[in-house]
Amino acid sequence: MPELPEVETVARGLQREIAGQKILSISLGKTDFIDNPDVLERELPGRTIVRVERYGKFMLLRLGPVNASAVNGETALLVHLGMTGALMPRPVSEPHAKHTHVVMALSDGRELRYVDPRRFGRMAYLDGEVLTQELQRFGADPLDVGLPEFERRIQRRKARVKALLLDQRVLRGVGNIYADESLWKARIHPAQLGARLKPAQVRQLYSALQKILQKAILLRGSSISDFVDAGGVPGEYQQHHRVYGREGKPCPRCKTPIRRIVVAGRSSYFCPNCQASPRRKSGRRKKSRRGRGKA
DNA sequence: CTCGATCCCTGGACGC
DNA sequence: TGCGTCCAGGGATCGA
Repeated sequence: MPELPEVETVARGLQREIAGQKILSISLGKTDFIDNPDVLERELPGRTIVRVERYGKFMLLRLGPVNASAVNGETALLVHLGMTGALMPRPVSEPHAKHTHVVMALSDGRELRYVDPRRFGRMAYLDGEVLTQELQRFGADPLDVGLPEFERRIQRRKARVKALLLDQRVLRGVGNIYADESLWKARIHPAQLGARLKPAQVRQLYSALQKILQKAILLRGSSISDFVDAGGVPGEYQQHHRVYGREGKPCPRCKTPIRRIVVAGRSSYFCPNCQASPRRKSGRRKKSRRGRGKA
């Protein structure tokens, strides 16, 4: 499940591997994850991939102009890997993997292939004002954002802090794994409301999030199911997960069994001891659960 | 503004 | 071995 560190890893690999390559041709399989497949077929052949960047969980393949005298603005191919997407250059001689939906022939003789079994990804060719507007939909990059802005985006919000971390309009790039790991490190319960966080907690969350993301990038991301980078190499950060996917296992800090609950519609792993449960409104405490067993 | 529900989609886990 | 069933999960969308 590619989040910021995994996408960063893939983007760096692609920058190294395919920057400067020209797209000679494109062929599409299933296209229901592509904004405008006909535009891709029309616009991409002949264009050069100038560089590859990460933007939140997107990769931006920045494209050169149609021709030397063209004055069209910035143009880019946006690629979101969704849950199971992979974008990597392969030799033509290698058979296409199952669920290969986009194949671009490159000028160095290889093919840039997009493979995505579940097709939760997204691909779009965007330019000019449309590109600008699309990018503006997203919040701050968690690695670049300063503490004051981070505080402003979290502190007086009524939503649960987990939902805020996952909301790409608040911060771009954080997903379920790194949200849970950061909340554990900062000792904050995922269901706590942003507005109820103490200033010190917001600072701890800010620091925890950046440290965890940076370390995860160094380790080339987390390989949970089958994530591999642009060269086919898995990441190693999954070996450093403290809570994610560890229901029932002891908290690395206090040995209390890790619990899993659903917050903001997502699995959330946390330590019920280290990450204090948000205080409920008075009048309805847990004692009213009498008789209602565990199933 | 925030929430939950629903859908998208396939492979993997599980039960028999 | 081969079914059927359940479920994960980022994001869009809709209704409350």
